[in-house]
Amino acid sequence: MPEVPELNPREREILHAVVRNYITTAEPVGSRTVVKRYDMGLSAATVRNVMADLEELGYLKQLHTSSGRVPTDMGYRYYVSYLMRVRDLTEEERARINREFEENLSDVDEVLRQTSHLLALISHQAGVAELPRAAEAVVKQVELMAIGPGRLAVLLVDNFGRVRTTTVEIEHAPALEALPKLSAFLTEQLDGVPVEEMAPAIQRRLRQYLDEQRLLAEQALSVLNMLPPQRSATLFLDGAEQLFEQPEFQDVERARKVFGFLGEEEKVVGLLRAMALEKESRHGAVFIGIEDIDGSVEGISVVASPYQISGKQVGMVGILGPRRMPYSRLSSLVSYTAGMVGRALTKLSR
Amino acid sequence: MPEVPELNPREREILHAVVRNYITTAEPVGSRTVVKRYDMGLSAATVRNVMADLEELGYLKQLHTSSGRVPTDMGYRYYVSYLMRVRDLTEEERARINREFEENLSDVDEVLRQTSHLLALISHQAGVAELPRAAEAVVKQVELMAIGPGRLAVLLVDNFGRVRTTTVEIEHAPALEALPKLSAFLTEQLDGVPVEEMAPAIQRRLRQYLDEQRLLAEQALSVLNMLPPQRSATLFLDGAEQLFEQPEFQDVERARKVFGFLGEEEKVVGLLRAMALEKESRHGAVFIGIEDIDGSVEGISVVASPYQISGKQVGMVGILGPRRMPYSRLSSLVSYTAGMVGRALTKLSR
DNA sequence: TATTAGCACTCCATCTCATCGAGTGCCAAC
DNA sequence: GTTGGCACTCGATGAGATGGAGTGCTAATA
Repeated sequence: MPEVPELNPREREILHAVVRNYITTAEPVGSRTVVKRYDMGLSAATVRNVMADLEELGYLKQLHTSSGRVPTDMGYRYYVSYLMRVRDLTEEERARINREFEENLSDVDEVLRQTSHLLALISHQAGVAELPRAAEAVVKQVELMAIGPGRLAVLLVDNFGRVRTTTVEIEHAPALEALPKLSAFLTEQLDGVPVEEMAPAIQRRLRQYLDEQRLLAEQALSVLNMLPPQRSATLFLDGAEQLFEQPEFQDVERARKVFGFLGEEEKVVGLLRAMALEKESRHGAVFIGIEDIDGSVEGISVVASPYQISGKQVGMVGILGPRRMPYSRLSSLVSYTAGMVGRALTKLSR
Repeated sequence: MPEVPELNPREREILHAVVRNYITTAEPVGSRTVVKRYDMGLSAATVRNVMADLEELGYLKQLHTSSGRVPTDMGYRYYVSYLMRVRDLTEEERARINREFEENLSDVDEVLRQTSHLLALISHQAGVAELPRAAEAVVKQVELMAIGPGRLAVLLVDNFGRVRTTTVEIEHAPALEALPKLSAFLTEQLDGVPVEEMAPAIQRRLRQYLDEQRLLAEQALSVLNMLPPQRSATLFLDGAEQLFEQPEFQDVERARKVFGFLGEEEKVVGLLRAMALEKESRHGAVFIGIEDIDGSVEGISVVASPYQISGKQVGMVGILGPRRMPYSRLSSLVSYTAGMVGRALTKLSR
């Protein structure tokens, strides 16, 4: 049992009861409810006193004088850090997840799309899966192919085994026979270069070759110049509409804000990144985000876990929902899933 | 002016006024409002009589006795068919759309993604853009590339110039040198075959070659067998969260249904297809969907127009929103955009 | 000294009732 | 055929009244 700052056992027990009850019922919790449902050998009056203390300490609050108590953000944090007992996945749940990961593992994007879908499905919240961080991706292979008059397909494989395809229109298309050589040349030149800096960084390098291998380098340059800015997805999100089921999003104004936020990919990714940076977590590699990262995100929580490719953390998968989420179930769901994702993607990387 | 079933000029004028007013204000329209805002030389009492007639005929309805009138679905249909005057795009709007279509035209998916975004942005509703119908797509080119030990990238170009990339894991990977030959072989064998029937239909054909070109055919078969079922996107949707702004979606229950619907890609595509099948439209190629296709979609309308690639209709682009939409503006927006999409994609096709 | 029973109090949720006003339907007059 | 006038309807709004869940506090109890 971890060290327990500040609260004595009885306070902890009652806080635990309040949070659990609130998570399942979404109703403010009164002292009578606590003694009835979680019978500890105490009277309602005693519980009231303790609850008043917990309120004073900032773990609980009332919506108005003389309503029951609901957890504050601090209360939730204490709960997830010191009180919550992680509930293991059932054999059934585990089997179901395994099944999903058995099929169709050949494509990085597909694995993560399915992961977000799976998380949403099981949790009844919004599921997210971040793609391997572009900042960590380096080029491994470049292939050019003619796919029409003046059109080239550019296929880019990174160290995560992720394949991006773009097409470019190019005026002075290289000769058909030159493409394999050109591909090999680009692969050689770009191998190990971060994907994000590919175009700018490599231009300098290629210019050096203008003398030696004039034609190749010129053609390589012209292809790179035509490459549209990579606007590929950075995460998959699924099941957002399930949040409508939650009583906290019955208020249209709030629902709107949440959906606006979820629609902005960069913001969601930012949130996940911020969590990934946290030093440690009491629940292994599962991070539970309670505080508001951004003023506009008010009232949304995250349960997320990083996945590793070849031992390196490169992205997060997780669940987004209201504060009042069954963290004890979700944390094991997320951590197990993250493990499966890591294994699947490591197989695809090189 | 088109033939005008059933209604006399005065009725038409008043129906027109009611619909226009309701579209902008979202408030039930009373007789006084009509005479004040759209002064026709009539008294409120006369207008009342006409409105009562229009209600009897089914074009208007009251939310309760003695509220103002709102249009029925039949009223909206009459409005879009016979009353609405299409409002041309302003020079500014047109310029803005043109600008979007000038850049980055090299990728089919990208064109349509941007289209959905553009439509959402300008209309403040949800924008949709269907990808060229897979049923019409035939294979034009197949390319295989080794991208790792036992991994192949399969690149598929269709007659619309759309490029799909998948990766497969394959146990007995063909030799590196064999890939170009294998690609050429697959291209030759699959050229013109509908993309959707590719795998099953071609298997038979390839078996014939098992004798003559045993190795090639065997390898081609093994690659095809490993191809995961194509689950590529069929449409792009953008700006759905803007629907929250509309007063008709302040009701959470309704908002939920709409979002649920929009989340089901197949249903949205089905809706667009159903519209595309309609015989004719008074507004050129713009179809305005008023009736409920599906019980669950209640209260949602569509303004959509097909786009053509090389003269053939292969998909729709459009706008989804509440019944009460400014159809007169949106129809020209949609039709102009559809034209631009068609031109851009025709350039990419072959 | 910690716990408990009891009681007064607070505040929300719910209901009822009255009022107001926008809008209608209808009739009689033009 | 059109219009002014008038009675009527009905939702929206706000002001009590009521009930109940839950609290805080105090005095009694172990």
